[in-house]
Amino acid sequence: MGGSLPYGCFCAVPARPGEDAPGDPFGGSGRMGPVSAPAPAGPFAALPPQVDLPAMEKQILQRWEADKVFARSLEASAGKPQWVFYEGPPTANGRPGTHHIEARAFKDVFPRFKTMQGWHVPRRAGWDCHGLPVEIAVEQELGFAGKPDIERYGIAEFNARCRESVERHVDSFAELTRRMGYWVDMSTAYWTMDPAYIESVWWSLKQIFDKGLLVEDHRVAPYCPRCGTGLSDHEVAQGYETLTDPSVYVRLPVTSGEWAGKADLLIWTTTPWTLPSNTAVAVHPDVTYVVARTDAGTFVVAEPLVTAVLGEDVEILARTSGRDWERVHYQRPFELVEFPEGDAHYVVLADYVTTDDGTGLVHQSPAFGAEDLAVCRGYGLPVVNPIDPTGHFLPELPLVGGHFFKAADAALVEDLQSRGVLFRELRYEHSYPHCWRCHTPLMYYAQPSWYIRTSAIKDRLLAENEKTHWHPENIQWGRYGDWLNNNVDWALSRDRYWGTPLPIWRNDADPSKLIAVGSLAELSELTGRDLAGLDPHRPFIDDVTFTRPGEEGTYRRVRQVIDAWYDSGSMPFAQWGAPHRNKEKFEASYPAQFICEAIDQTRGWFYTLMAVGTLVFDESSYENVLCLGHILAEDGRKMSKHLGNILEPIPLMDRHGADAVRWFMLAGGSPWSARRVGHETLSEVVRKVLLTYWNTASFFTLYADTNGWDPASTPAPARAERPLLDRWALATLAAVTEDVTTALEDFDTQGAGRLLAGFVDDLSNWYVRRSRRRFWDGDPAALATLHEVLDGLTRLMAPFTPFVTDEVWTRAVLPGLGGDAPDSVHLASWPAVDEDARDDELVAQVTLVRRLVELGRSARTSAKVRTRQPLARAVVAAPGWASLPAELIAEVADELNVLDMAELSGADGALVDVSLKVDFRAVGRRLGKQVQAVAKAVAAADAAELTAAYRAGTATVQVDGAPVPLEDGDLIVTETPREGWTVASGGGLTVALDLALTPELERAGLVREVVRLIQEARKSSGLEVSDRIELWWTAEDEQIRRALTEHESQLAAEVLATAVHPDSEGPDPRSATVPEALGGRAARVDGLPGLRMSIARTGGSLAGR
RNA sequence: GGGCCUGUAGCUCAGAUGGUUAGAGCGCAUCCCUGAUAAGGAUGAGGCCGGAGGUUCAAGUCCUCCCAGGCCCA
Repeated sequence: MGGSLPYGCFCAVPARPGEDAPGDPFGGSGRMGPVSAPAPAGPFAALPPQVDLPAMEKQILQRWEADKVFARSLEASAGKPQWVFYEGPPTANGRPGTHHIEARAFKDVFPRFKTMQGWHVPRRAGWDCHGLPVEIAVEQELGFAGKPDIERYGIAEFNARCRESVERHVDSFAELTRRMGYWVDMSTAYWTMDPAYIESVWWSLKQIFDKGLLVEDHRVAPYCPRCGTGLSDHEVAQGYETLTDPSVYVRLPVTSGEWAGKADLLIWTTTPWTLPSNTAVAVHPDVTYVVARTDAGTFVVAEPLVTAVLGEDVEILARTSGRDWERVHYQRPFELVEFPEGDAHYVVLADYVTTDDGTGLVHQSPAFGAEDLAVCRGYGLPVVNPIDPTGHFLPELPLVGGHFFKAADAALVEDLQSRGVLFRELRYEHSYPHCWRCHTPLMYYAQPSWYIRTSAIKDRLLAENEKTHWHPENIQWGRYGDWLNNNVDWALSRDRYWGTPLPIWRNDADPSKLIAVGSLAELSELTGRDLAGLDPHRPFIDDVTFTRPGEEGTYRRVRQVIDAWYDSGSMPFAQWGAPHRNKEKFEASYPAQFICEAIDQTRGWFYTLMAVGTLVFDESSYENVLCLGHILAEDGRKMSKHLGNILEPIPLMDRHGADAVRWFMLAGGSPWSARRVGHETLSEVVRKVLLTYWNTASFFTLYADTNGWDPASTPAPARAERPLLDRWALATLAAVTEDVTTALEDFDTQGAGRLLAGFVDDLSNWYVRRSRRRFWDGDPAALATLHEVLDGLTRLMAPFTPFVTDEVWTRAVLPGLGGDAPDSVHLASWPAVDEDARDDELVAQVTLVRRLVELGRSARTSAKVRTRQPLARAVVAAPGWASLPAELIAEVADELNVLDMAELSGADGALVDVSLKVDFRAVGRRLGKQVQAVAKAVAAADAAELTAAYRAGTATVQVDGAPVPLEDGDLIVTETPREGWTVASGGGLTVALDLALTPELERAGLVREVVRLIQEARKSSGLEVSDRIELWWTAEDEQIRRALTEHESQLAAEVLATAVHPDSEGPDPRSATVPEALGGRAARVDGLPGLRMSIARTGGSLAGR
């Protein structure tokens, strides 16, 4: 090669096709050099590098609908094994929020994944229609204050409004569902208000009734006075709010026995409104109580609480067990309420009394406490209730008549105070149950209710839970297991209107005679009328009565409707109308393989689904359950109107794209924990993942198009014959395919997302960047490799980001596949792991290469030598270097722009410092606690000597006077050159660069600088990548002149110059002299001192571009 | 009061089976690279990995207790 200089990658690149015989581009005549012929048209059209993702998504939505892609994906899998998914119906009340996208993204991604894997995954939407939330919304619309308003308005009309409200809200859910690309069949959606659905629910209730598990009972239960209905425990569970109540200590003078007139019982309560109905005071039989004298009086309190309640300054007058106080009478706190004839207001014994707080004496008001009721019943005490079902004190009461129960506290406390029976009042902050819908504080209130005896099947529920796969696992025996273990009977009935009517008819002559009805057909039989067309809702069903031959009395329906949670828990069979209809379909799809909701459903749908399934079929209805954390606003708080931090879902998707929002939900942070969603986070997803992926596809199509590449006519070399980088990309794809599949099988979208994002980054920023020149050249191996990788990657990403992947599929993948390939990625199969492509060694080697490149760049930075300046050589110390293929070593040299690479350990020992460190993992595993002594000995040893011995395999260190041999892998050797080099090392690797510059190297660097300037000018003046140019230059600096002259052919090749005109000013782009023939495009290029250049497009040389 | 979750850089979060220089992104500063990219890379500032004990040759990682926040329940 004579005196010519090597240039690293710069000149190592072969000339482009058509330019390997450049003729005489230096003639100064300006005549055009040869150019390549226009490429034949291939099947690919270039995708634009810029893309408006939300706009693209809308087009794709239209295409999916026009081409019926979802329906075809179901048809295509018909007859294959079923993977059953149950849609938990959203309550069709209120508009959907951004958090609804979360669960719906998960409900979409796994069915898509399983479908691609070859399962048949029917997906049927559902809407939860009944319940208090709907009633409340309608009440608000109508300006109602409570049940009397509804009764006046008419139940039929009211329920019609409820139905209309549900239909209205379903539309907005449907819109969200469509926009986010959640594939679920809404045309066959189940509605819990449909008569067929209700009949199924009835059927199941009849099964439960027949088993004796559906019973009426009078119990104290949480009750919302505003809504006028009892709440089930899982409803109460949703409504705790913190509030501050008065907490009062009240003195009740003893009126019988030894201490009559001499001491006061001291009680403590946070519900002063229950004091007017005080009926008794409970003490624990086995706790010691004392009579204690203080300045304020003489009191009876539990001994462990004396100091806490009365202070240090007390005199104990007596000490006795709680048992001894039984039936001692006292003066009740208020005389407001009439008590029936008979004994009351004395001390009773109860085991549930504790000495954790209060006084150890517990005020009893049986109408308002479940335990109070049980205890007082035991003594035959009356149940006195001065509060009406709307939560107000009866109007005729003095002092508090007509007051709302909680609002009466102040007046009652004041009255106690004025009479001197208030011992102490404190503000007490605690969480208190509120109505989860209207936020009214609940009362515990004695009322008749229908219950399902779930506590009777608790063991069965625990056993079913044992079989269930929970994600995350800790829910199973944590939050959910606790709930099951503390199971109480399901308070099923509601004294409301818009709900599934409880299908029980009672004989009005003998209330013990009950009939449960399982269908309209049964009801028709009982009444002798055809009721098949009856709307089973109230009030129509209430009018249906019947008599039975030989029985007195008429059967009338009990008035209650049921908890809407029971409706949704019945969906496995009720969605089919089973067993009255579609019995086989139901049986074929029970239980479900997969359900998913947010964590608030633990005691909601997750429970009711399992409970109904176990009650009716003795088997839970789901196998795998995903339990998601909540989505929070950017400020880390719940989104709420009140805080003004709401992100509306549709505008959010219209701004960033549904794919971005989906990706965030699936892979941004752990799905199990609460996550903050915001614009910043989403635009990062767009930039880092979606656009990088898109641009890789766009890059591919650009060169597939430019080169007219057609895999059918341009066979690529066999994979094993392709360049290492191609094989690396394919090997990485194979590994990623396997790992992503494993992650999704385990419902781990976060892990899968991390793998995919990492691969997208590797592909774009290593494979494509390193391979660009081969794409410019239309190398079939490179094009085929990238096409194959995009194919696999697009399939892997399709369940996550269904929009952009389908666009890439149809435009960058499909044109290169055979004729029978599906026209949507969502009809394609899940990729199999290409075992032949697997090459873990190569993957590890490329990882090493990239580490070395990083270190080399770091070394350049610290020496302030820019990358465009070629350097003579780099030396490397790295385990595994020796076995690195020359092709990969060339990669490092190219990236670092060095002409030569050598191994440091081969260098002269005098130039190198060595340091040694023990690999603790290796040595620790073998030698255990000796490892520290070995490390010390290694540090103390002469590093050079020990290294030599270590490399020879004979290294030994002395520990406690005994020799310990070191094995291969025990030490990490770090070598560092001493002088005249710039060095970077880390993780046992070292890269050193020779900084000595020769004039030749400097000139090579200058040329590269010039190339960059021209490329920038090409880009900024709007030239296409394949446009050819002419170049004019003048330079004052001798080095630059010489550099440009010396390297003219390389320069011309790099910038696609068909002609170079030294010492010539060229056309002035600002003047009118730029010939039309040059396409009107010309640009000045300024940069290096004293160098002036102009470029202009070579006229008429290329068709089209 | 009980159960569960969380606590790692200014912010958002990674950190299998314990292994000795704790990482990434965003933001900031200074550079570099760029024929696809809204990208990419390097360097710097920024960490008693919530705290205290313990187990271990070795703890961000395992155990116990405590603190703070969140959720769920009494």
